[in-house]
Amino acid sequence: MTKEVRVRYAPSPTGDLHIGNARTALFNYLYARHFNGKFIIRTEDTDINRNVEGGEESQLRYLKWLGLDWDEGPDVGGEYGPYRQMERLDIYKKYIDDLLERDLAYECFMTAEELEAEREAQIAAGKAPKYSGAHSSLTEEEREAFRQEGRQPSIRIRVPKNKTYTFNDIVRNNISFESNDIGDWVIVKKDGIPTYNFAVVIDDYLMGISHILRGEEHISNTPRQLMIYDAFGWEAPKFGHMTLILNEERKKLSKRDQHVMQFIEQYKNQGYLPEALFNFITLLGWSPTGEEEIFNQETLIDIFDPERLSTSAAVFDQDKLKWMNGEYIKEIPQERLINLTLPHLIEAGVISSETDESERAWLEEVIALYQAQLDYGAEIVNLTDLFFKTEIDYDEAAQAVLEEEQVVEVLQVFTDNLIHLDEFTAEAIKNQIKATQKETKHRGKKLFMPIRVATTGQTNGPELPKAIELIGKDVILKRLDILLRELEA
RNA sequence: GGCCCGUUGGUCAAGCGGUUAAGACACCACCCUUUCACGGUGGUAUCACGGGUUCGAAUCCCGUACGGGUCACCA
Repeated sequence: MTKEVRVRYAPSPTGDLHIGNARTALFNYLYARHFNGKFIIRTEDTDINRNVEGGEESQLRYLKWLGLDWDEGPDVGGEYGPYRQMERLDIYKKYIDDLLERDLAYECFMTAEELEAEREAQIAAGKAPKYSGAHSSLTEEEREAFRQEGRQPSIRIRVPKNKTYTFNDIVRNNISFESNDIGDWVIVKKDGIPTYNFAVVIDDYLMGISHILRGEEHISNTPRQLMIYDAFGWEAPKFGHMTLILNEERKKLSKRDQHVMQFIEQYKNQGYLPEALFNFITLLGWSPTGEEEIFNQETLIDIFDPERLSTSAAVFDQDKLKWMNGEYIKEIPQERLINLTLPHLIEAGVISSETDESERAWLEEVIALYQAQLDYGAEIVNLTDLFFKTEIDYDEAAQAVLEEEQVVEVLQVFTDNLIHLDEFTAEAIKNQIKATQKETKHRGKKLFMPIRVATTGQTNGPELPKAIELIGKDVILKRLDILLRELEA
């Protein structure tokens, strides 16, 4: 029974691509590609109140940016279309009518208020809220009376009694639910649009979906969906429920959390690389066998093994993502580094969007100085701050260095050595540092730190002679002058 | 509250009856670099608790505690 592997990612166009959704998409993608199956995108837009303009387009754009591609979907079509649920309403209608005819589903005329009252009474009585079945056996006359009142029915499915629903989860093995714990639930809303739990089954079946990887929050939806498969005599696909991604408070990562960036777009805008994000997200709830952690997409597809999906929730560690992105940045060619960083300098207003050739060359050199330590593109703004102003501030560590006794002597000698320099190049500057060493007899930290701090304002930064060259003779001399005056005062 | 799922260092995690309980991030120290960064080496730190089963349990079973998910005419 080697059925074709067909998996899907089903975004609802209610907002931008979230980390959690991106992960779901990514694992389905890995699953499809690893097993040489098909990856399908289906838009689940049945909640017409929450859909947002451009939501689908945005979802797809960032999926693409992450490096995913799909075989079928709303934008590329396919033989199982349409791929938007709102375009499939007539398909669902057929199945709903069938259920109604077989009395497996029925119309419920209860209002939201009545339902709410029922629920509250149950909670007050210490019971779990569950639809009572009040309208489960209405006569045609009673139904007609409600219609006369102008009430719109929803349609509920009859949940079988005393039935245990068990499924073998890819991630967690056997999970089971008792049907008696579940009340007759709504498959078609008053507005005539099917609910998620119903439509998803029809679509997955019709689209030949073989495996469903989704978040753990869907575990309790599974028995409901199983009922639909049963009602039509269909074989259910294989489910796999992945762990949740948590915030620092160990709560499900919600879109409201302020302290963590939640959306793929935000990472893109901060100058993260898609392949780093792809790599990192893959390691969220899944782990490879060896000790290596940096993998390109091709390798991940190759080594992906659903057996290794983890069962416990993981806290989203932004620091580690930063580190991983830094690892990728170290490997990118100069041109890409520039493209990743330059826009941030422009946005910060430190450079203009039009630069002449020499300024451009200078910028590229400045940026290149930081490739080894840069974690993400936007970081370049703070890192290179000292290149874009004449006067600088000295941070706490810098102040401490300036209090050392040899500082004034070193800086004076160094200044004198620089003044007469015609060729202000890294090489020449290095020689003058050497000369300063000979003259003052200070070396190592005692020599370099005062110079570094005086010229850059920081105790750590890029390679010094080159940095001094790029800051430029005038600015350097000015900084030294101002500082020496202060120190002597 | 009912139902469901989970629990190895601060975080991600390997482990699937016998290990000195991998590795990574973060942190600290040292080395390299006449400074910095990169890199390298090392270090601190973990099996939630209680019972079983077993010669032997982080691994299997049962409780307890804790955490989370879900109980919508949202997906």
